[in-house]
Amino acid sequence: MPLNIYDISRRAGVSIATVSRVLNNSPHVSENTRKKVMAVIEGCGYVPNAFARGLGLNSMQTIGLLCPNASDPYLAQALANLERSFRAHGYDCLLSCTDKELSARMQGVELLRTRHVDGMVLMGSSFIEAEDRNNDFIREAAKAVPILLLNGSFPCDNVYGVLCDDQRAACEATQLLLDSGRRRILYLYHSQNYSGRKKLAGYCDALASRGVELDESLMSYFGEDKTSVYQVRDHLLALERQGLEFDAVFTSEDILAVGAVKYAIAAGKKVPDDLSIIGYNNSSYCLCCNPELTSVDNKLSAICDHIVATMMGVLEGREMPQKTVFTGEIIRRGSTL
Amino acid sequence: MPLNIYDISRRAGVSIATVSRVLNNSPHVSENTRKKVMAVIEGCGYVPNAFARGLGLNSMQTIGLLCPNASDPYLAQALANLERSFRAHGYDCLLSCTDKELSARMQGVELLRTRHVDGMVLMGSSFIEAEDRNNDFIREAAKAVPILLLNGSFPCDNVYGVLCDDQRAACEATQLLLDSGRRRILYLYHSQNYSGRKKLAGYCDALASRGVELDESLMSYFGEDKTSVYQVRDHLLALERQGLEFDAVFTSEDILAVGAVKYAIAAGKKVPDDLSIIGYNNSSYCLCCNPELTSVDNKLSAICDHIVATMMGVLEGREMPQKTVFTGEIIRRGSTL
DNA sequence: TTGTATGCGTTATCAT
DNA sequence: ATGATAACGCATACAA
Repeated sequence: MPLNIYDISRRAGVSIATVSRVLNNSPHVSENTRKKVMAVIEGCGYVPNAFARGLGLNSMQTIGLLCPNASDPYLAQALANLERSFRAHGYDCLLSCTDKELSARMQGVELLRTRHVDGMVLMGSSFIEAEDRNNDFIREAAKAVPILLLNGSFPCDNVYGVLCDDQRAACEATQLLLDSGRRRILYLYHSQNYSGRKKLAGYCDALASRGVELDESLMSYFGEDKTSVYQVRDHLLALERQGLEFDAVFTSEDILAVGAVKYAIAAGKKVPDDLSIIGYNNSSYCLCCNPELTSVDNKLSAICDHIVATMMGVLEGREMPQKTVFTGEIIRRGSTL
Repeated sequence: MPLNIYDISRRAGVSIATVSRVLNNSPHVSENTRKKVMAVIEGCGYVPNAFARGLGLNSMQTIGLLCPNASDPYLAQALANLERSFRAHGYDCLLSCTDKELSARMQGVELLRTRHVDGMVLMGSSFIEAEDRNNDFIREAAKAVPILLLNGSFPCDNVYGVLCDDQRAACEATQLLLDSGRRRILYLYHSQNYSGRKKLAGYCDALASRGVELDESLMSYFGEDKTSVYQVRDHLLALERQGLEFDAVFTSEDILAVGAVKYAIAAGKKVPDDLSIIGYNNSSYCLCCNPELTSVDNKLSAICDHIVATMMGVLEGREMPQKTVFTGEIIRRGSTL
């Protein structure tokens, strides 16, 4: 039904090659015929067929976004940033909300590959696994298209990482707690992934830097799915009943910190007087609590901008840094002294 | 680099037509050759080229998702639900995070059309405007592909609305407040769109049903962008300073209700004793507040499921209902008596 | 500068 | 049941 390049060429009295040249603003076309062709094109609202174009160029200017858990406000924000920026560069985004399980992520990557996306963004540090053979599917995919890691790093050709120095930020956050006199700092995390391990290391660094002994019982792992604030609250209440003492909580995600606030309310503790709390991500959750959450801002929007810039650079054949690190910033609010 | 259908046909000793038939499991192929061809296909991991397929079929099995503000947890959740479900049906999702402005939405729809998506989902009620001529771009797009409205309704061929009865739900929420003795109920909203108007009507219905006089000064409009909890808090503080009295707040979005909680804290009022609060969407924000927010659950996941089912039905040529209405449910929590 | 002709990898329409 | 071949709509190498 819609017209094709032949229709335009006929109406403009030129060949389809000329129309194509005008469309791709080739320099090898006289100003006169360009005007003439453009007039016809705009006159009938002609738009080149994207499928045919894709077939010829083997590209539809599309970036695949792999997002485990788009309902997480942090990743949702990243999604919005990335999509907006890619679109501004003329690229569309194909979304794949994979589950966190390895098989689902592999499937997501594979599906995007069959769609011949020009590049992929793996969102969230959960993509890189500790078991190195589990990362083979990333190496494989990277042979075909550039892969950008949001909050991850991976030494592999055609894979580019853009991230925040979580270890340092986590260290500084923990030091903030230590320097305000806290000694029993609970570390709550729910993921054993790349950045999860970095944050844990930062926590340990801080303790070492202040000569505080590491207490394993203060490091509390939360399964991937147990992110409900209620579960965190109940978990902390259980720890309290078991006699575990703590005067601060540092979490790998804001939502876990929200749970800590819930716990404080349930346990009749004042925040921050009885319990200091620091979250991570500086998401919109921080403003919902009372008191509001001190949190680590890991520069999401800068990271997203840089991801898009890097992707564009790679696609244009320019040399790009394989790893870009931003520095986190602690946003102090009411949940700390 | 990857093999094509000719490679397969050669290796299997058949014609490309037969390979194509096997691929699209046509009944007109003997079990014997099917086995033979499948063996070759799986042996070398052949996958048909999506672009060529798209060109031939004029479809790449893609649904366009238009999402104003993906950073809103409610829409982000919808995004995740829709994508998962469409994918389960073999459709990929092209994302377009349009701005709220009309021109941006029009542009988003247009862009998706040039990509020849098989259908579009317009997320959020902000897509349907009161000015009817501003909806022409939807009518235009609907001529080409089916359009599903998430939380919207629009009497137009090939446009299908799936929504919650916001008017009724808002009425019931307001009645809940009235029946607990509140009389000065502030209604906070930040959008004049379809569902925004419905909620307002429900609010008015409730007042009428209980014989309470409508006070225009209690209906407080918030510009689209003024969704920060701080701004809501300050706005309410300002209203208080102006001498406006109110003992309850009902909002069109949870985030606005969070702002109301902030106000109560700032003003030294107890929730729900001095001030009852009800939000809308039953989003994750509800659990972050203290007390937790009573909110209207507008059945997002049911709506998403139904959107996908309807889209699939339309694409398969079945007759589908143009409008499907779910009933909201009030989830009572600590912010109301 | 412009036009001709071919390839891109499918699907679908004819024959056989 | 299977095979040859023509679309599908564009980009481009090559010719003019």
